[in-house]
Amino acid sequence: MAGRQAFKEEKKSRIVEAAARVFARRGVFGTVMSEIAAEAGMGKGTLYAYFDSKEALFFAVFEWLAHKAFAHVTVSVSALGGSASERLKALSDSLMALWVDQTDFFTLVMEFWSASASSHMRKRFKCAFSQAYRDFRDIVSALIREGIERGEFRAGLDVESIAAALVGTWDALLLQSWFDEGFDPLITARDFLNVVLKGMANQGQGRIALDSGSNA
Amino acid sequence: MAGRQAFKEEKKSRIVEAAARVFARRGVFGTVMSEIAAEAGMGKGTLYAYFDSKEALFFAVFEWLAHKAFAHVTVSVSALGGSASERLKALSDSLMALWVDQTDFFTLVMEFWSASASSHMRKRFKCAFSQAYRDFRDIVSALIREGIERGEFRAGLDVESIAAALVGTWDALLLQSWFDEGFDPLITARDFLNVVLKGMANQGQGRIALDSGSNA
Amino acid sequence: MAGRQAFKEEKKSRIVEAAARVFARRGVFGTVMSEIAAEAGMGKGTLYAYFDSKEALFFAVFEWLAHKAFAHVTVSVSALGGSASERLKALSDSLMALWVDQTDFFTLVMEFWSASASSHMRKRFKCAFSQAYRDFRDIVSALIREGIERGEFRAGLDVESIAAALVGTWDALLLQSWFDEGFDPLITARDFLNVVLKGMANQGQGRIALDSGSNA
Amino acid sequence: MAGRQAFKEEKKSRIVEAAARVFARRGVFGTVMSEIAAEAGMGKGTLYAYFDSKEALFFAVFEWLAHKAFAHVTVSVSALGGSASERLKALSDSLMALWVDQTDFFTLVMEFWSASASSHMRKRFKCAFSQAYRDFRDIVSALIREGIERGEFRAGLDVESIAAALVGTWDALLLQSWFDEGFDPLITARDFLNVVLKGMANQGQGRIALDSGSNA
DNA sequence: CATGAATGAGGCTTCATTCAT
DNA sequence: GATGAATGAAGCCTCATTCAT
Repeated sequence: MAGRQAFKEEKKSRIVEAAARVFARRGVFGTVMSEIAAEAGMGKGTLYAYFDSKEALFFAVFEWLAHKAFAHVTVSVSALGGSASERLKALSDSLMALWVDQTDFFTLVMEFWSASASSHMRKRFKCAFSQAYRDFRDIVSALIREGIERGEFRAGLDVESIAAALVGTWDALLLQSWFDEGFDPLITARDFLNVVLKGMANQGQGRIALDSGSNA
Repeated sequence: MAGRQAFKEEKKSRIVEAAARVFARRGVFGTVMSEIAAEAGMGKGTLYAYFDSKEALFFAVFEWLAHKAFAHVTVSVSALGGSASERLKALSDSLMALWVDQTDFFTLVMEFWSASASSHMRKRFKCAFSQAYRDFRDIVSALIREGIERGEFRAGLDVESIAAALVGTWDALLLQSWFDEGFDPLITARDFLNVVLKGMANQGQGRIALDSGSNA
Repeated sequence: MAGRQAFKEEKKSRIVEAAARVFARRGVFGTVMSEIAAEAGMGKGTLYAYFDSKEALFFAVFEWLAHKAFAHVTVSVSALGGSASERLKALSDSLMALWVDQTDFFTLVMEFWSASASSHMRKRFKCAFSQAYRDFRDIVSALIREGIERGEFRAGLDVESIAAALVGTWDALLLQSWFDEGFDPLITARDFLNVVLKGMANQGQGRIALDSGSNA
Repeated sequence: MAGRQAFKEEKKSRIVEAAARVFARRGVFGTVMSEIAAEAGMGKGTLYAYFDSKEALFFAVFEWLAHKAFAHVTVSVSALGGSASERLKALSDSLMALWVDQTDFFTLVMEFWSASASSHMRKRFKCAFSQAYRDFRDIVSALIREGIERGEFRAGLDVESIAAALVGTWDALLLQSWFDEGFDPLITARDFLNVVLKGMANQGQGRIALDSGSNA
């Protein structure tokens, strides 16, 4: 019984992952259900035993990817110790690395954005995205606040704004690297983060931390 | 003859602008040609006298919007004098203001992203986007370099990276504000830009410039 | 303009009549839209320019046939003079003749009955049928009442019941003749109507009329 | 072995009755096999151990209902004594009562009619219906002939026609009551039958019989 | 025997595109 | 040139039927 349930879940995952690949390479509207079925190694009809419609499957792919990405982020953040700055750098590197390996899947994100703009599921997507961004910003905010408490960063920073902008920057660098083969988002993100960290640094003590003991 | 030509161009514009409105509210795949025709106040068949296909029309909308946005940016930048910092701030404000007024059209941008990922015209879109981002980054790079030359910003900055990241930040803040009604991209952009400017500032003199004469 | 409108109506009729033939030979669910299109000599898509769906087209066929049948009845009744008995006989003959010529179309009636029982359009069909039967019964009731007033039929008859039963009998004889090739509904209806007329006859005077002066 | 056989028959009946309920509420084409299975309290696959196909099951339902109805009629007729007129009246009442109680099942009859017109099994249905009507007409014919022999009814009646018409009337009144909630088929049938009986009555003696001794 | 997961043929419907007027 | 009626390819989805367990 429990095995049966687990079996179904396993099959559902197989479908979602197959669908993710197809949606990524063809786009939502370019994808036909039969290709997903073929990719998943099953008959067209079987898909409908697990998902009500193409849209529902697409949304499931979204949730799956959002979950995966979020798990990646939380793991990255919690795994590393060190100063807030270092943890931000680590987060940045980890995020960029995640996606640079899977540029194919980044196209899915673009599909999701587009779906949030015009699909019938606009509301569901907007809502889910809104939540996802909020969660992500919260993680970054927490890191920044930690840095302020530790005295790494200046007090009086507009924490929320900075968090939102950083989160956005990561998105946007991946986007640019999607358009431009020669663009290296990982390095770009590092360079930029250094500037931002300097901008946030506590003048007196912060510079010491950042410049790693350069003055006396 | 010349009048005839102008007449055709004028009609083409009418079609493109009508199409932009419809694509924005329905998405590319949700849009049907007849609705564009109705919006443009003409018959469905007429569209095909001006554009070869739906995709061609969609691409024309893209070019039209890219052109409009680029024009806006160049005007903003050239119009304003002042320090590099101030011109960056002005550019930021002007960009945010442009899109905040036209959230509807921001959905078009998402459609374009999605098209660049999966449409049959992927190559054309990627190429055009790549160029558009490059152009935009160049403008920002130029401003930053100007700031370095003037001594406002530190020498040794990774100019290209910062430019790319800033351009991305603006995109990404608009994106977040699309998902989240309560999110104010204009203020967020300002707050964040201040941090970045501080991060770029020339240690000795830059602080003075930034803090605008608040010395103690 | 008016010509355009008339042209569309004419085309709609062509579709309805083609659909009637196909529905009659295949049944609603056995019918595929492409066969209707072929029968009407047009493309499948064209049907949808005139009717929203298969169901809508089916209902249009129903209305068309109901209208045709009702027109036939009213014409039959009004055309003939004579005693009420004679007019009832004429109506009976005329009805049977109408359908005997078009047994194929009688299968449509069975489809309609079935649709009224189980289709998604159950309500519409029941309502329309209910009205059609009421109208038809009213015509027959009026004839019977006329016969009573003229003294042909007894007073005190249950006019409504008789009308309903007669209407039903005609239906049912056609039904039986559908099942049974050797069954002659026209003769059967005549024979039976004679019995009913005798049953309704005014005892004193009616017998004279019916028996055409046989006793003194 | 015999027990095994009986067990199978019992299960078959369960399926047929479940199917009858589902066909009645959804129509043949609106019915899905899984709902029948659920209604019968068994798995979908099991149905196919007892019936070759959906159509075969539908036909089995038809036979079951035809058998049930015919049994009802024969019981009604044989159970009652009395004059032919009285037995006809009793038959009429009994039939109407049977169906009025089960309007749901009357929808099945409509499905059968429709199937006889257009199903792949058209021939089987027509044949079976033809036989069923013939059997039923024979019963009524026999009653009428009995009445003629007893002197209740006139000699020279078109017995077959009257039987066919009466059988049809009962069908048709149920049909009308299906369409029209306010319609009472039982009373209508009684009223009408009285007229028909009067029409069949032997002139001299018949009236006495019908008016049951009300002489003046 | 019983089951229900899997299948894929097939239908309704949409809509980009064409072309006669 | 402008129109919009006509077309038919193509896709989503359903469901009767099968078959491994």
